[in-house]
Amino acid sequence: MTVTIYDVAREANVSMATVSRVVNGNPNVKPVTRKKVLNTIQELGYRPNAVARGLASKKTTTVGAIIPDISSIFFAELARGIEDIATMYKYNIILSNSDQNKDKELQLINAMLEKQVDGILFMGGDITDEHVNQFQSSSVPVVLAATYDETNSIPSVNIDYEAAAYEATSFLLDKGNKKMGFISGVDDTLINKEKYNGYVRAFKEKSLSLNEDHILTGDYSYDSGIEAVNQLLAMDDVPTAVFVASDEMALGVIHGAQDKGYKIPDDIEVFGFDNTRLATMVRPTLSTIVQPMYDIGAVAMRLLTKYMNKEEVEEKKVVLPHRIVERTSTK
Amino acid sequence: MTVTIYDVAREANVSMATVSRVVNGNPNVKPVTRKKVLNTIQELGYRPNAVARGLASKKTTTVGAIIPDISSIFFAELARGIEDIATMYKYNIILSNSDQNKDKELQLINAMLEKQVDGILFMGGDITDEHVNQFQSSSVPVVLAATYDETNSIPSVNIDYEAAAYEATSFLLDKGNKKMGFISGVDDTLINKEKYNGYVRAFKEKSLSLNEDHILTGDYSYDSGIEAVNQLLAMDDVPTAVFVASDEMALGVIHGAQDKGYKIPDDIEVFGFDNTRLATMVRPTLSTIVQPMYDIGAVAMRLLTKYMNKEEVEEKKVVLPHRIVERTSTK
DNA sequence: ATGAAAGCGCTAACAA
DNA sequence: TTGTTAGCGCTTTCAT
Repeated sequence: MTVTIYDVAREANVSMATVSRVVNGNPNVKPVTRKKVLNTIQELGYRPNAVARGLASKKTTTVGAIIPDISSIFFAELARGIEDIATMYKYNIILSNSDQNKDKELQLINAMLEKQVDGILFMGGDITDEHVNQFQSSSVPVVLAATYDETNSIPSVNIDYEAAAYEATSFLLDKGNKKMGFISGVDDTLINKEKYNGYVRAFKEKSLSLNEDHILTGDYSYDSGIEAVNQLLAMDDVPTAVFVASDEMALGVIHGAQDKGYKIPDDIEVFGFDNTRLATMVRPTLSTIVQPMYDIGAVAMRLLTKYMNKEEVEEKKVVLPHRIVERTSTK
Repeated sequence: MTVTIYDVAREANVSMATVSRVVNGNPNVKPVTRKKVLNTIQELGYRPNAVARGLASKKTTTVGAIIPDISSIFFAELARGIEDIATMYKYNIILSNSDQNKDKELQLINAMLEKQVDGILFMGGDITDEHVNQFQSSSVPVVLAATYDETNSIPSVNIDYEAAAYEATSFLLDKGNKKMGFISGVDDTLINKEKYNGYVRAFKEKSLSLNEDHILTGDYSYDSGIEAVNQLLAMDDVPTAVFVASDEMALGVIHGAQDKGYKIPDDIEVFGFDNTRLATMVRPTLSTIVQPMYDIGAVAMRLLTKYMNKEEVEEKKVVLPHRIVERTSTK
């Protein structure tokens, strides 16, 4: 029923090896033969079976991507970068959501390995020894995107979160804000710790004292931003500036404050992180750290292709540049 | 090097058939044998090769998903619904972006067919004959999600766009708005035409005359919303209410109007479409049509599993309910 | 430039 | 309950 390479060979009076050659663009085929084969491929409507090819060649030209949540604006943008470069290099992506759940992550890695992916792109919280073990239980290359690996044993693409947080905090401090708040993300991830470190360093270097009470935790969501700012506003000494670990939470902070009658940035300056599309979809528009999500995904995928081709890789830990974009949520 | 089913069989002193049975949970295995096999699987670190299995069984337990743009909030949410149900039924998803480009779509369908996916989930603009042909060039089931198929030849999951637009328009009209605007999406897609039809019908049923000049077109983006509202505001008779074909554009409309000093909803009422998370991430919050994106994805995937299992399907064209949610962008 | 043939690792009859 | 065997559709030496 389905037409195979063998059918084509028979119809074209050549061997299946020859058909395979023309399908794969092998130059060792006489032009006339090639044409003949191409014709009967057309006639029969032959479509190569990638599964059979994968079994024979031990290459599937598909890579696995493990992502916390594709419906998050941040990761969706990252995924787009991955996908575009993957397409460029003729790879397909098997995409799965992990919700940053470690067991799920481990299980997904295994499932992708079973499917014989040629490589894995991993986005998540932290990389534990178990992750590393799981990765090494097969020899396919792995690249981390926007994900921290404390041991530095796995190639990765990130920005310098500590420096970014430091700069954002300094920016706010330099404007004369004495009382500052920080809405951090879920606090047990390394990336979040880096942001915290940067925040602290800015105070330290300016010999300013930092109020730990003004450091709150959210889950990166809009609602948690509203919640956090409400807590801040209920305090005796309301901060005049807030650095927020994600844009979406920052929107929550802005609206939460506005809903209580505070003026942004006059009463409170708000600074975000990521520069997702949300940053300009709010009034006042959000000053934030530009983290090139799309590029992180794209570079990570590109890096992975190099590993998959066994090319020489100059730097295994890529740190992409970040910068501050000043908009109207800060003075 | 890689351990195969054969290695396990040898080590466990059974045939590969038995190992296969154990791996696939076939009950016809003596518990003792099963245990023995399971043990040596553990010892050897055997991992089943899904590609080989796919070749032998002609099932890959992966489905292809063709989506216009994963970085769009709307589609990302849809994709999450698809993914969750796919996981539930042990399927993996090969995800690709089409940018609604027909050639790309056709090519992606082909690529997925080559990879022997067990089914295809398609999201896009319209379904042309070429699409249908391409789909039928293989016998794998296809389900459309949030995508219009004029011929109704392919199973699909949608809401009633015409009715939704009709209700939104009526809602605004019933409030006494005489001059209304409509910011539509790219106008050559069927879904968009449905929305237009609903808009028109609302006027007709109320015997109100509709001003075609107040119907503008955007590309669903925030910026195009700003642009469109600026055009509206430049007119002699500025409308007092605007129905916008997507939430993101609606945010643009709100901010564009606010930036020019208009009060929402006092001067202009704004009504969106989709009820993406954006709808509550703006001030005033957006009244909109609730389109259950996640559910559309989930239901579409569920439907696809039925077709893949050759189960009986009661309704091939699923129309999910929609509703209006009134927030503060309308009076 | 072309063909023959041996797998790739597994499933699924069919036997036993 | 277990084993034998013939493919699944292709790639890839190795000959010719």
